[in-house]
Amino acid sequence: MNIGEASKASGVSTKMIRYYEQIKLITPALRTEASYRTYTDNDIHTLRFIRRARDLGFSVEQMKTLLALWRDRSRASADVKLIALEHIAELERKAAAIAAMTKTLKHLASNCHGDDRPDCPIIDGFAETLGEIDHGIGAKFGLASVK
Amino acid sequence: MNIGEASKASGVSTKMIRYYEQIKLITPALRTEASYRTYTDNDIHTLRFIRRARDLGFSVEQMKTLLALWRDRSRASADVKLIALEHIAELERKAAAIAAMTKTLKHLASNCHGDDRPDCPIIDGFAETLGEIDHGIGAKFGLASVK
DNA sequence: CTTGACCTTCCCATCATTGGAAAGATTATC
DNA sequence: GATAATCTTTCCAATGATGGGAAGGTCAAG
Repeated sequence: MNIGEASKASGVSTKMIRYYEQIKLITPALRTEASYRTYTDNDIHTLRFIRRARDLGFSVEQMKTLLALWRDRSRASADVKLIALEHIAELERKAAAIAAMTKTLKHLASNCHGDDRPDCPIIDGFAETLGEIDHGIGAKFGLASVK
Repeated sequence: MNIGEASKASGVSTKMIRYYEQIKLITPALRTEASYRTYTDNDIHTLRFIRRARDLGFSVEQMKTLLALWRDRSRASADVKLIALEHIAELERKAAAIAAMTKTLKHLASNCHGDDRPDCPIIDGFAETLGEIDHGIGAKFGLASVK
């Protein structure tokens, strides 16, 4: 299996497959005489695992750990669960930050008549020097990273 | 006012103030003879505006537009509201993606006893070739970008 | 006049991902 | 068998928003 087929079979782009190899998330693929990477069904299985973990928002670092745990048949399920729970906590943190932003914006938008007239509580809310906007959550939880 | 004071007064780091100047989000600051940037109260006002918008999750591109609308006293409030509503929609999209990830992970974790034994539904869920994990939302909504 | 706290510019790193260029390999078509 | 299309390879660069740090200039207090 060439890298293109492996990509289609796993849902991971060829670019990312090479990248994952480079950063040692996966072991280097075997090569043909012409240096083409070849993939076995087992490799595809690993790539799918990675794709699932990625879709659930795990970072490359976390995936490294998860892959190691996956391969280690004697590891304790508690080790896996811990990572999952930590990730859940992180997701909930981000969800809270997004919810706070949404709430503030909706509040501002609901008071904006949204017609031809220029006065607008939204932009006024941004500009006010008073502390009405609760951006504490965003700041505290590093919301800038929630792209 | 030097850049350090401006940073403290606005809550925007000196690094970011210089960056915002470089990418032309803000106009270049006046300079002293020794090339030190100086900031007026008006500049601080603008920086605070930026900080608020940033805390609400607006991108630099969106902030460029918002700043232009802020300065344009004759623009329609509808123009501002549209941007806000679009951003709200984007936030809700991300919230949905995060919620889907959280739900799946919680489901997997709840079935994992989390003790010394090796069998673990979480990691099995990642590895399964069947389609149990609903990563459709993550895929559809570009969840990889929700860092 | 020295010390420390500022400021300047410049370059690099992050994270996951995509894009492209240049060159070589393979496959399909004529 | 030649040619063209479609792979593949490596390498380099960009994204967005931010931080880190080096090397050197400036300023105020002691």
